[in-house]
Amino acid sequence: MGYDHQNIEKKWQHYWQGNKTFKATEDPSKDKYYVLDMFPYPSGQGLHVGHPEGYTATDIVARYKRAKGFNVLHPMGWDAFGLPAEQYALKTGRDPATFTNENIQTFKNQIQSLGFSYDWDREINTTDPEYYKWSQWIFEQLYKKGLAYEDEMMVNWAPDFPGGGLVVANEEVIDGKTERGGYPVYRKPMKQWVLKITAYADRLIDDLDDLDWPEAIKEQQRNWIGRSVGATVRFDIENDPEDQIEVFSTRADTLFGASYIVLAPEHDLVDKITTADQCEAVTAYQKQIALKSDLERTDLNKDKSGVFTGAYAINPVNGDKLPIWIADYVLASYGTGMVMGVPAHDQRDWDFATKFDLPIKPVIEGGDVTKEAYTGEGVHINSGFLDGLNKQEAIDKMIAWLEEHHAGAKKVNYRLRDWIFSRQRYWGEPIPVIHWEDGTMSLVPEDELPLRLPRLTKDEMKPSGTGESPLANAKDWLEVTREDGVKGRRETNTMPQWAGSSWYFLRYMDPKNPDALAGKKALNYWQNVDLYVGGAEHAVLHLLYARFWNKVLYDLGLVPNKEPFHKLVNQGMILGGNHEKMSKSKGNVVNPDDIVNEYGADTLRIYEMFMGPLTQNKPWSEDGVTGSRRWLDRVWRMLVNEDGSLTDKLTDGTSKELEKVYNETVKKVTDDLENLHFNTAISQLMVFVNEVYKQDQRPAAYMEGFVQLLAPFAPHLAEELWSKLTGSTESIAFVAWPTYDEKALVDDQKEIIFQVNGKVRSKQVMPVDASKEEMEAAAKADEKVQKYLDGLSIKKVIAIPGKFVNIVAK
RNA sequence: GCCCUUGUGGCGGAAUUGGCAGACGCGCUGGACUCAAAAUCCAGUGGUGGCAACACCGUGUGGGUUCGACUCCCACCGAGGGCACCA
Repeated sequence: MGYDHQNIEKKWQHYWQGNKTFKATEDPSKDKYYVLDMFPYPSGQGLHVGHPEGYTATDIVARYKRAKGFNVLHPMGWDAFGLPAEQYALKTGRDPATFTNENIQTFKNQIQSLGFSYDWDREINTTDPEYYKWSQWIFEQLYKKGLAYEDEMMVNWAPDFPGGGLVVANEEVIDGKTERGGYPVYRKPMKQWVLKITAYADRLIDDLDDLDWPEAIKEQQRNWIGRSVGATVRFDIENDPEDQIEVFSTRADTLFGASYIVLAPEHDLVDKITTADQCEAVTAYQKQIALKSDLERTDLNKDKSGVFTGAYAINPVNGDKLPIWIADYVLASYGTGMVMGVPAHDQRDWDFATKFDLPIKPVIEGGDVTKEAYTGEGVHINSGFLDGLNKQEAIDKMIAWLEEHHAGAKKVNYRLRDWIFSRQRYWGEPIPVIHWEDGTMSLVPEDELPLRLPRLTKDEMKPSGTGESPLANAKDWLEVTREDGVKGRRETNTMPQWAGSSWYFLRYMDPKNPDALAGKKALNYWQNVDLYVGGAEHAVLHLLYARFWNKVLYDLGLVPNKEPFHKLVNQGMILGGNHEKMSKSKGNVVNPDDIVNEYGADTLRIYEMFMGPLTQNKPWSEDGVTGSRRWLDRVWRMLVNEDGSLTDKLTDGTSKELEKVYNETVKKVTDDLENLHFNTAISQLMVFVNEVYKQDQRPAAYMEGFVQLLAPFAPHLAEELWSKLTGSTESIAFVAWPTYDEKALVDDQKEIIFQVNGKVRSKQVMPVDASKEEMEAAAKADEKVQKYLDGLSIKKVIAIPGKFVNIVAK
C-alpha cells in the first residue's frame, strides 16, 4: 500500500468543500490579494490540458499567499454566452440555457477534481439573469453618458456566417475574415449599437505605462489603438465655394510636394464634386469597390487602382491646382477619408502616381524619386519657407503656418474605431432598449432589469433571413405598449460575448449583491486584480474592452481603481508530444481526466508546473507525467512506511547535514514563488528530497517545513502528510509559511576557482573571508596553475573574494 | 515590409549583477536487491581524441567589447506571434 492518490484526493477535496476552507470574507486586519484566472467558456468538449496550466499557477500563488498571511480572493465562474451554444441549439433544437448549465456542471466537476482552492460561494455565470442584469445596467450607464449610440455605419458583415450572417467588431476581423470560422467580411452600412471606446483612446494608451504586463501585450494594445500625431490640411475646391477638402497627414511638411488628392470611393463628397463627363467612370468604380471584401481590398490587391473625378483642389501653400481622384487605397474609416498625394516621399502615393502618370515632385533632399519614394531624413528643398529645415522643424513650422492662415491645424488620429456592440443573435444579453412607433427610443427602466431572454422554440431560433436577430420572432416578448398606448418594439440585437467578461472581475468581489454590481465596501476592500493569468489570444479583445468599461465605471465613481488588472501573465500553450498545437484532427489531444484518474491531480499539477516556464509553449510528454508521479511516490516513501505508519527515521530537532540544504530550499522556493518560477521551485524541492535520501535521519522540523513548501504545488498529498506528521486535524492551508535562517546559508569554507587566461585550471577550498592577496598567493602557489603559467609572465591578476582568481599571463 | 518573442546535450529545461555552461527531470548505461522480472535504491551520462591522467571543442551563424560573454554591442540565419495601403 503506497501513495493512494484516489482516496487522498477525494478525502481532501471533500474536506475543503465541507469546511469551506477557502471562503473569502473582507477582513480589514489582513492585506488582500486578488488572484484571478480568465474564466472559461464552458464548451461541450470539457476541459483541455491547457486549462489546468494557468489554473494551477494561480492556485499555487493563492495557497502561497494564504500561508503568507494574505486574505486571498480566488474565484471562478463561467463566460457562458456565445455563438457555439447557439449553433449547437440550432442543430439539435435543445434549449441553450439547459445544456449550458449541463456543460457548466461538467466543467465544474473537472475543475474541482484538480483541487483548486476557489471560493465556490462566489461562482458567477454570465447567462444568469441576476448577473446579466448588471451587464445591462452598465450598458444603460454608457448610454446615459453618451458612450453608447445607435448609428447607421459601415460594419463588418459576414453574410456566410452560419445562422444567417453576423456583424463582428473590428477586433474580430483577422485578414479580412472573421476570427471565428474564417468567413469573408464585407463592408455594409447597417444600423448598429456602438460603444464610444475612442473617447478613451488616449487614456487606454497612456495608462498602459504603469501596468505590470508583458511588454508584447502592451505593444499590441498601443498598435491597435494606433495613435498618430499630425495635422489636418484644408484645400479649396475649384468652382465649388461650398465645400472643402480636408486631409490628415503626419507629414504636413511635405505639402509643397503634393501633386494630387485622393478620396475614399465611399466618401460623401465624391458625388458632389464629380464632373459630368467623369460621372460614369466614378460610379462604375464605386460599384466595383463595393463588391470587394476587405481581404480583396487589401491583402489580395497590392496593385493600385483609382479614377479621376474631374475636379481640382487648390494647394493652400502655393496655389497649385491638384487633380482629385478616388482610390480604394484610401480608407473611408481612417482620418478624414481623404489624403494628399505626395508621391516623392510616400511609397503608396509613388505607386499610384507612377501608375497614373501624375507628377512626382521631390521636396526632401536624398534618394532617387524616379526609382522609389524617399522616406528617409533630409533637408527640405523646393518648399519655400521650409527650405533648409529638417523634418521636425519643418513639420512645426508648416503647422504654425496652416494655423495662422486658417488652412489646417495640429491633429491626433487613432486607428482604433468605436466598438460595434450589436450581434444579430439569440444567445446573448438583450440590449435593454425599446424603439417606439413615434420614432423615439428609451431604455428599459432600471427597476425592470434584468430584461430576460425569452425562451425560443427551435423554429423561432432560426435566422430571420433579414440579418435580424432571431429575437424578432419572439412576438410576445418583442412588442410592448406604453401607458399612453404608444406601441413599441424591443431592440432585437444582443450584446457580444465580450460584454459579460468586461466587468466580471468586479462581480466576484460581491457576487450576490442585489442592489449594485458590487457593494462599495467590497469594492474598496478588494480594489482590483493583483494577478491575472490567461492566454495571450485576448491581448486586444477582452483586455481592451475590460479596461474601457472599468475606466467608465471609474469615471462614474463606481469603482476605486482606474485599471482592473495590475499584473498580467500569459501562460504558454501546451503542445502535443509532436510539438504541434493540440487538435482532434492531429490526434494529439490529452484529456486531463485520464491523467487525474491514473496518476492523480497532484501529479498533473506538478507535471504541468515542472514542464518549463509558465509563459512558454511546452510539448506534452507522457514520460514526464510518470516522472512527476514517481517523484511524489518518492516523497511519500520519504515519510510513510509500506503499512501506512510514519517512518521511524524521523528525529527531533534539526540536523547538521540537512541544515544548509533545508534553508536553501525554503529561500529558493519562496523567491521562486514570488517570481512565478514554478519549474525551478519544484526542482529545488527535488534537490532537497535527494539530499534527505542520503541521510539516515529525517528531522521532523525539516520534514514539516518541506511539506508546507510542497503544499501549494501538491495540496492533497501535502494535507495528508501534514496530518500524519503533526496529528493535526486542521488544514495546512493557513499554517504560516516556513522561514529560513540566513546564517545557515553561509559557509565558512568555499571552493575558489583558479583561472589562467579566463580558463578554469584548478580549484581550492579556502576560508570564505580570505583576502584578495591570500587568494592570489594560493593561486600562484597551486601546482596546476604553475603548470599553465610556465614560461609566461603575469600581466594582471583579478581576484573576487569568495569566488575566483583569474591570472592573465602572456 | 514593420514590431515583439525566441534559439543551450538524445528530449523538457537551469544558470541572481558579465564570473565553474548543462541544476532538476526524462531517456540511456552500469551496479545493488530478486530464482527472475517489475518496482525501488546507488552511480554514471555535452562532443571528439586517449587505457588513463588529461587535452581540445562546445549555448543558431559571423564579427566586436572585456581579464572573463549563454548573458552586453553590431550584422545575419531559423522558429513562433502580432500589425500591415492607417496617410
